[in-house]
Order: sequence, then C-alpha cells, then structure tokens
Amino acid sequence: MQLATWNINSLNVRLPQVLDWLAANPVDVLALQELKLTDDKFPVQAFTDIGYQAQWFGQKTYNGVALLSKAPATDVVKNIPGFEDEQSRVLCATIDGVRVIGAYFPNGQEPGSDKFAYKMRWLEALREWVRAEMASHPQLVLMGDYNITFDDLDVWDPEGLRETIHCTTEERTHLQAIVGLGLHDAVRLFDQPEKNYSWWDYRDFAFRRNRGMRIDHILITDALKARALACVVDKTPRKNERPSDHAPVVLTLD
DNA sequence: ATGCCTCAGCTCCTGAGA
Repeated sequence: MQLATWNINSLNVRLPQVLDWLAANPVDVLALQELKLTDDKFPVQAFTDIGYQAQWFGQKTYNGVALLSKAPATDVVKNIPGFEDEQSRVLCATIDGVRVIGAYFPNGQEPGSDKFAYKMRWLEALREWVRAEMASHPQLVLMGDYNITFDDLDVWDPEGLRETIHCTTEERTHLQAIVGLGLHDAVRLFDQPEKNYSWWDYRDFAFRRNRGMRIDHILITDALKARALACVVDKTPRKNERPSDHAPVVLTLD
C-alpha cells in the first residue's frame, strides 16, 4: 500500500499534473492541499475516469483539501470536530483499514500576528482530536502540508531563517507535541539525500539552488511504522513547467 | 529589499502564500 501527500497550489492549474503523476505513481491514497476551488468546481469525473474515488472539501480562493483513493473512503470527517473554523483544512477517512488524515496546516504568516495565533489554536485543537482518533484507530496516518520544519536539518538556511515562520520554537514545540502522541516522522525512518526538502520558493531560482524547506510531512503510528518500507520526497513534478511550489511525499507500506 | 514568483479575483492591482 502507498500513501502520498501533495500541496498542488490550485487544482484548476495543476489537474493535468496530478493526473500525470498518478499515472506514473498509482498510489492507493493521495491527499491534496490548496485546491483553491469551491466544491461545485471539483473535477470528480477526471479522477473517476482513472480509477480513483474522491472526497473533497473546498473553499473559494484559499485552502481546500481532498482525498483520492482506489478503495472506498468511509467515516469521513471534515475539519477538526468541535473547533469552529471558516477555513477548509482537514479531511479524514478510513481507507483500507487505515485512518487517513489529510491536512493543510495554517501558514501563520508571521510570529505575533493574528494568523500566527490562529495557527497555534488550530495546532492545539488538531492534537487533541488526533489523540482521540488514535485511541480508536491504531493504524493512523497524519499527512499534509504542516507549514512547520522539525529542526535545522529541514531548512536550507537555518541561521538566516532562525525564529522566522515555519522555524519558530513555538511551532516546533507544537509539532513535537503531536509527535509525542506516539507518532513517527516517516521520512526520518529511512536514509535520505542531503538537504531533503519538500518546498522551494518560486522566486530567485530557489529550486535550482535547492534553497528549500521540508514542511510536508507524513506522521504514522507504531502499527504503521511496523509496516513502513520506504518514504521519499518526489522532486520530479517540481521540474514541470508551471509546477506547484511543493513536491509530493510518498510512503510505502507492506 | 515592504524586492524576487504564482494564483485567485469585486482582475490591469491586491492579498496571501511560505
């Protein structure tokens, strides 16, 4: 079984690339973030045509998440139960016996801003909900665009970017608290290339210079760690014409 | 360097992303 996450920065623009990528990488589950379209505009037929079922939770202009899967998705949850939120950021379902949570974590913009405070509230609510989900679903994966780096290894310029957004102690403490529920950073379970990032700024030839950050993550429970065979960042789509600024991350289970 | 791209939209600029 393979599961993947990819922030595609507009499904309208990137649909052909998603279809191409699925043709080359026929994963069992693909979580998408930043659809940037309303539910009525979701191209369900395009996915049905290539053998994928879809769950989606869109929003005008910003955010929006989807779960594509070969097998049916059941017990679907949208956003964090009990957490009032105008923004479409979370989609959860059970697929092939695995509880899958796809999430687009808030960006946070800048420490001290209202958006940063929202990010902190959102992280706390997510953690408590994931704790409850883990209690009833030993096989659980939490994957998506976290908008947080774990540590300096995830950052191309750790000194220059110290305590800036995605790299603050406060964000990393929240991320560690989520890990502390009993989850594992799947990428770090396996040998990786040096400077292994999942996002590169569109500006200043950042991808070519590999000036990036690893902010897209797949966290898995003990039961899934026992099944994990590989976890890689696929930089191939970042080389496309008009790419997303993010690359997919792919987890292989037995 | 409040810069550099890219995308959506009350679209020929602005807000937001990261």
